[in-house]
Amino acid sequence: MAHVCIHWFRKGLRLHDNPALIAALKDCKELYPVFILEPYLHNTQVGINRRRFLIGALKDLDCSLRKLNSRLFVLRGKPEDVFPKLFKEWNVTKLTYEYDTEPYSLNRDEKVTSLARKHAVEVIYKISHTLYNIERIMEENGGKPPLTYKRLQAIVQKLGPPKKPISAPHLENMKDVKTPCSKKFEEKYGIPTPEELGLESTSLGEELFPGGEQEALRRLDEHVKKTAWVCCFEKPQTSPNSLSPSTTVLSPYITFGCLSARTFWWRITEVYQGRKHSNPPVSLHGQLLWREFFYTGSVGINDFNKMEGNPVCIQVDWDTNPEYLAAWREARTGFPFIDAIMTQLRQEGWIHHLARHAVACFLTRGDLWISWEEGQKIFEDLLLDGDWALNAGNWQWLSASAFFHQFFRVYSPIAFGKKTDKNGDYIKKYLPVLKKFPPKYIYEPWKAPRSVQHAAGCIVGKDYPHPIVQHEQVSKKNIQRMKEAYAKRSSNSNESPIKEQGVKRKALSVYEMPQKKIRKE
DNA sequence: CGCAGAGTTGAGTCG
DNA sequence: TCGACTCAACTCTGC
Repeated sequence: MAHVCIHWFRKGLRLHDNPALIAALKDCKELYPVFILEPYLHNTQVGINRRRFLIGALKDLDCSLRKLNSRLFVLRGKPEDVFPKLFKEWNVTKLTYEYDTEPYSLNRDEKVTSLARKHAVEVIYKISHTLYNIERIMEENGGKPPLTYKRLQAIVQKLGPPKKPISAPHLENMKDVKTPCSKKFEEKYGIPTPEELGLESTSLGEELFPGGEQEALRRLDEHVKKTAWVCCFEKPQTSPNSLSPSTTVLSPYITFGCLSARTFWWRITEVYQGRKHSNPPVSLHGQLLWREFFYTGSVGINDFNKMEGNPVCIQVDWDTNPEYLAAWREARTGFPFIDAIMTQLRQEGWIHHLARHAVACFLTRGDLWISWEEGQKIFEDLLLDGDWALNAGNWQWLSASAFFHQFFRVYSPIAFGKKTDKNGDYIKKYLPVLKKFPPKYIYEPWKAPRSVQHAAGCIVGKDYPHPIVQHEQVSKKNIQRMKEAYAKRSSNSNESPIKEQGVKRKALSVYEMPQKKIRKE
């Protein structure tokens, strides 16, 4: 029996390594490639750079589908409202999509699946967003997510390398498949315009990282060609403040699924073949395993994007301080390194991983003592590669709330950037108001004598803000506050309900708490 | 159970 | 310029 099939693109905006799309083409007479602009995911709350990236990715996808005599149908609305109409109108018999582990997506997909069942539509989903089936990683670890990278490494060692990516469909795959569409469809299901996504009136910077699978594969090729660079890659050795990115900037493409993580993995493997190379956690493979690490945490740990209710997260008495938060968000903390990073983030939608460390530490445990959840929201808005699991996981890491516990290691908003950019060229690029400051004062302009400030044409307190905190003092105080938060956790876990239930354990270790949650479900 | 060692990416000082 | 050491001190793992 030939099917009428919808392949639903959500993430996974690509044709290569798309097993759900291939499944759609099996015994298929009519294929409808669909993307739904969801009010929750694609409204104006999401940053302008992300929306522009999405348009690029959809255009590219449509273009590739047209080469296969198909096209992309973009619909508007809630999936649970949209699908029943489509099922009826198109006489759909099969729905395929890529599995997505985010709580919002799981909930949505469950609703859509039950609607499909009511319409006698067969549903097929495939895992291709992550290297592995995340559930398998947890199974291999006794049903709980690994809390250390080492453990994850041991697990994936047992699982073997990730699956090899599969090819994009060719014209031969499409020879019995039609995508019915009339002129009317063109108007109804077109790619969103910048105006539709509210970008027309906004001042957008240069598009440094255009969305789309073709651009992703081009970018991948470009980096994979540099054999020595790939083999020597060590993340901590790359610079957070180089004038052009010191890493691949493939992350936005992986987030949107323009690039398959498994394709990236195996292309790196090809380069490594027979050569000496770096290893996880610092290598390029290692970076993809970090992604897997946080994905596993996000699946196995309840309330992963929150402090309260999150069993692995240290409970901290963060301050509510809208002024500080706004200063951080709007790049006016008075610390040029921090403000330059936040400017790059807002303008370009991407900052280096270590730059994220610097600003995240500054917002939370280092200086401003503001909850990592606030930072998480702002990153989600501004980062092209804002990924639910990675954003939550990394914010917990940086704020020493989970996974990382050496809270006494604090980044200096002055010293850290100097290591890789003594002259402050990065600061000058993103904060032109400071461009005439001599290197001696570029990281701490408030220390420059009045004459130097005059010569630079920038008076601190007038043209550029005074630092909002005194880092030396406030960071010391904050280390003590972290110490108290950690001490409180140890005593709290001694009072855990497990003990009351008569289990002979003095404490429920953090490691065991997620397991308990999972079993309850 | 207790303890040693490790932990992608700290800063500052000294030689 | 770079490595070793100190600062003060966390959790998780593995033995």
